Amino acid sequence: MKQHIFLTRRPETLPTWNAAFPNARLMPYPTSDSALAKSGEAIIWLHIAGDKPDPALLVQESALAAPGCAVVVLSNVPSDEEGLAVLEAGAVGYTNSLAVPEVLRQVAAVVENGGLWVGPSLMQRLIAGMATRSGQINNGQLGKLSAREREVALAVAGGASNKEIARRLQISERTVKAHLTAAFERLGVRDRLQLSLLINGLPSPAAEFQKTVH
Amino acid sequence: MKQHIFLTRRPETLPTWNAAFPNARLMPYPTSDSALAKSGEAIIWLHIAGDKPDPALLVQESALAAPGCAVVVLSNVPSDEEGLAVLEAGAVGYTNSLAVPEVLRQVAAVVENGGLWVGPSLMQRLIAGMATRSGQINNGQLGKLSAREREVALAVAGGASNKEIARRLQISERTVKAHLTAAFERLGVRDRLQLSLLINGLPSPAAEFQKTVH
DNA sequence: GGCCTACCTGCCCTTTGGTTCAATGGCAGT
DNA sequence: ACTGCCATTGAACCAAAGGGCAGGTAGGCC
Repeated sequence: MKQHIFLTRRPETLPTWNAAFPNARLMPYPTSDSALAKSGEAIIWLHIAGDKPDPALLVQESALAAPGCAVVVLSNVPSDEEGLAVLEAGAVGYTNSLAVPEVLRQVAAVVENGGLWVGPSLMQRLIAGMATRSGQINNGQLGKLSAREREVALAVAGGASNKEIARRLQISERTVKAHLTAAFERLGVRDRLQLSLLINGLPSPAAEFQKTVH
Repeated sequence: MKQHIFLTRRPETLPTWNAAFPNARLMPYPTSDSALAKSGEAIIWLHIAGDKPDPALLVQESALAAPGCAVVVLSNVPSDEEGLAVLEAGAVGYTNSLAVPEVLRQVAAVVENGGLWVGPSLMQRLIAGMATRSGQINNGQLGKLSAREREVALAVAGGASNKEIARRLQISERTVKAHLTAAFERLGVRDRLQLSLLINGLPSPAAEFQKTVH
């Protein structure tokens, strides 16, 4: 059972958090990085109220201050856009700050197992948006990769950086590079950009360019 | 605690299911609709082995036979495409049929709370695919760039390195970088990979649309 | 037991990519 | 003549990507 740290601007709010995790630590925000850094393995619950500071930035700062910790965002006014932003920034969970304790524990269990938690609403949108063009992904190529390599390769094909991938998969950046190097080798490409083109099934590399210079 | 009903063609398989839910009911598949109908509130675990019958259809049949019940799909050979298909068809969960009891209970808990469960791999793809598109629905795209910037951007979108572009356009590598920096700025992307995705029309449905009308 | 593969990571290095702070010259419009 | 945009480039710099070497775990197979 990991430790739970709630970062918030209003420490007095939301007794539901304590109901969910009696042994949770409540820290005012902003917090000194050092305080977070030595907290070890923990789940950071980042409470965002307004959009004054960019939520995505807050996530990245928190992740930076507490390396190895999963960051879950609690929003007062959840929206799909905000959820998308924080998840892209490396958060592994996004939910309503008023969620009942049961749901909070649920989220905690999921992220502890290396999962990602998003609400039903956002999830539906993700699925709907993806379904329309899922056929374009090149799977013959992906079959050549191991499970982990495939995960990394797909993230790269989506435009993610090594750091982001490491954060999402809870592995070191070095390991991401290792998987990528293996993927490049197996698929016969030289870098992440060509990997992206291959996976996304796009016209042969440099074809567009050739047209412009012929 | 809801009831758990496992639908499978091979009732003898997978003791892990019973380990996860000792009080589960195992029903051979296909099942008479009536038997399912009177089961009341339950979670239907639909075990699919091959792709002989369309998994998506099976989900819809099950959902029809047992109204109000959540349907979770267990696949012997999980793939992102299959997952996408069954989730679209109305399933609220998709995971490996060999998943350990802990994960199964995890899934059950999530769907009982009205959540949707997808595996990390598929989730990764959903996020990666969706994330980059948040921001630019306005695709003036290449039109926003100067002639030279467009040339360089297209070359990058095709997978070329700065050095290659410099050589083929007969300019210095430094100039290539200058054009690229300008292009990133104008298109609102952060690096060459995202530029590639944007230009190639992957990030946004709107981009696809623009391409088809012009 | 060895052997293989997948997976994970450290340290350290080179290469590439990207930016900052400049400068120069052409070319069009007012 | 002045202003603005564009193309071009250098030097220097920092960050990201990629890979070599070395090591660790864990599981499957013979």
